[in-house]
Amino acid sequence: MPELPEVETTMRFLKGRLLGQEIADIYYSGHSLRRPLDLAQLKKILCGQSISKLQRRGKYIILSTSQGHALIHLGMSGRILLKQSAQAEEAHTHVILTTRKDTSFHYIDPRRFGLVEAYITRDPLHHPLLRNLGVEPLSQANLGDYLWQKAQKRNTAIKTFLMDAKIVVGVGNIYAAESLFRAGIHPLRPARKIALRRYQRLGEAIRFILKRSIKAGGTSIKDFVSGEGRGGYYAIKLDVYGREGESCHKCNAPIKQVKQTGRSSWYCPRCQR
DNA sequence: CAACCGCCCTGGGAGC
DNA sequence: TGCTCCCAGGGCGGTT
Repeated sequence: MPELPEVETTMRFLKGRLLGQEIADIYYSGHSLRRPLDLAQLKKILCGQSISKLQRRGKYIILSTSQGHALIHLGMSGRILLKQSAQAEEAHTHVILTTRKDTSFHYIDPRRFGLVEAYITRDPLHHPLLRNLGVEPLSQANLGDYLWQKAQKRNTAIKTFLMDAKIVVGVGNIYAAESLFRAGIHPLRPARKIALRRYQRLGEAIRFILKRSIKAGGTSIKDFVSGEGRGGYYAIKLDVYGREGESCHKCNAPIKQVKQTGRSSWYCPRCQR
């Protein structure tokens, strides 16, 4: 599933290709995504307008025109491909934005957990789904200090805490597991029972993991967006995620799997405390 | 407010 | 081979 590095990689690619382009027409499959899509509203905001800004907030991509904004989320299984054809060529193509040139933006999402939604606000970050989001891990200086401070009243497990988008965005199941391994912290440990120094190590681990994945995604960005390649976490070696029973890359102990609020977590019982 | 649960959805893999 | 069942998971809305 697309995590922050994949969304960042996609956004950078789109920026290079769509900024300043005028949207001519929009196709919509008619299937509800996370919520129903208001095609008339989307056309009103985008058609006949040129894309004046592209940005990312958490795992959301925001396209702006002089008329308003379009919020895009890739959900679990979403992809954005730029194609020459304005026809839906792949199964589960739900939205196509056609430009005046021979570039069409294809939004493809088999599981339809994603979102495409037009809205009008003065500041694009004021959308209700965006305005209560936590910090950007790559922009926040002293991420560890911030996390420690937010954790003081939280009894919940650190893994669950890290995945709370009201605290910090862009840390999904894979990167939460990988960051905790790198920081040597057990995923079940209560958030408030971790010392500041360990949070500082965790903050650096999160930033390292995300940056490395963006870099890996960037090296294969062309392939990733054309849908043939594998960017982000596909391109890097995972230490714990999905590795139950396999041996730890640091100490050779078998990796364990546990369920936390319905989600799987993987960790090394010897390296993580 | 904190914590958790159920739900949205389809593809892929396991088991029979 | 084909069927059924379960799992993957972000994020939201509702409940305790």
